[in-house]
Amino acid sequence: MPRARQRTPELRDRVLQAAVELIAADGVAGFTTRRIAAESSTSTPAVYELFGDKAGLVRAVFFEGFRLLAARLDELSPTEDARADLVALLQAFRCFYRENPVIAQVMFSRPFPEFAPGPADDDAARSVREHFVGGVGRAIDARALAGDTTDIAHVLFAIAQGMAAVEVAGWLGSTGASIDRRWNLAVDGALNGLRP
Amino acid sequence: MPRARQRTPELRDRVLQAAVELIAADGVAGFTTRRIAAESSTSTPAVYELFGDKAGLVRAVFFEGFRLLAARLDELSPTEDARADLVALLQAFRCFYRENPVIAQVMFSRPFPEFAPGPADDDAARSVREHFVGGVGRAIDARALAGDTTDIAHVLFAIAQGMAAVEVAGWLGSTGASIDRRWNLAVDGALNGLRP
DNA sequence: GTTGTTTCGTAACATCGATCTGGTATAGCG
DNA sequence: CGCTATACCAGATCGATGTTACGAAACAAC
Repeated sequence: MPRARQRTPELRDRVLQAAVELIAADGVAGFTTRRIAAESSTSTPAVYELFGDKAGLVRAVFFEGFRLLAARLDELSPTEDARADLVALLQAFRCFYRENPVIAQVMFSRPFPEFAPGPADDDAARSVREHFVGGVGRAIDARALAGDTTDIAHVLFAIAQGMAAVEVAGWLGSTGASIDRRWNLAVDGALNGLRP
Repeated sequence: MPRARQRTPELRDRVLQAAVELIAADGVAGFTTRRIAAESSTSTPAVYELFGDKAGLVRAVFFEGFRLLAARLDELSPTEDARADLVALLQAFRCFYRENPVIAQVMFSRPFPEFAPGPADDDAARSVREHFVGGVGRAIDARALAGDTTDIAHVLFAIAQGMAAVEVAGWLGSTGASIDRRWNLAVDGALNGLRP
């Protein structure tokens, strides 16, 4: 009886893709529901029906960011050198942060006052967390690290996030060489300090 | 000839204090020029004349935050134990972040799309940077650390910022004991890993 | 008291998030 | 084939916010 639906999950995907591209290109400032609706060739009410409110749209970008990061980390495969695997994991994290600075900001900072991830959104980071816990666990098994797996994973993640945030903010140094040197220093220092 | 000025530096201070208190109490969401003007018993044009635009107001909070943090770090006085002094520095940084989470967010994240600190604002953090460089320099002199002073200072600051941000976000653990344990692990691990 | 200059606050404008409503397209039925 | 009923969508709309223009007000000089 009625006409065919347009506000389908397919439209949701298209809007989400447009939102991701728009925020990656124009930053947080130009991220308005109107522009996203126009970019998706739909209307604002459609965006609101699909995502609830703007916070829901930001939350969707937040989840999509973790999906992208997890896909990136999934490309890594463990080798015999558990410590080198951890270094590669942190490098991949850094690369993601540099290539998607605005999305990383949505994931780890809170650039929109209307959306702050709560405990209900913790599952978004599960895959990323598992990568860290898995890598640390293998390093402990290989006697490259010593201590509680979860504790060390939390610390390494926090260090990576802090280094990446400071780098993207432009506070880690002015030349690429100094920035790389400080990244290596942080990674080597942390891994050495957590050795048995 | 004209009537007495009201939009003086004193009013600027009062507005800034109201802005700091308002953002600390109500968070980023309720931070509007109208509310701040009302809270300061003045008008919105006064706020705009004193601060230019909302970004200028946020920038003023940004600078005030670094002033508060520097005052906090100034209370620390070096002892003979350079390594313990560094631990105390990181502890003080963490305390400031926990006691002023929203202001710290303004300083280190970018919760307002309209204001992102640029190279011209780097001086705001100068005093804080000097505390880190000074503490690291003394630790190197005392043979508690080895390496380039500036590099290590940058790394320790990034680690502290990352740990504090993750803690305030609620991602460092659910119990106070686990959070403290991971902070100690990060600090001890980093300092041990950067030893001679 | 009048004039002139400077200052101040009200009120308006543009934009954004969010919603209401009139118009529309489609399927079923006479 | 035409009509109707119904679910749906896009433009108009509302409150709020950042920002600014403009008229009112205050004070000194004459």
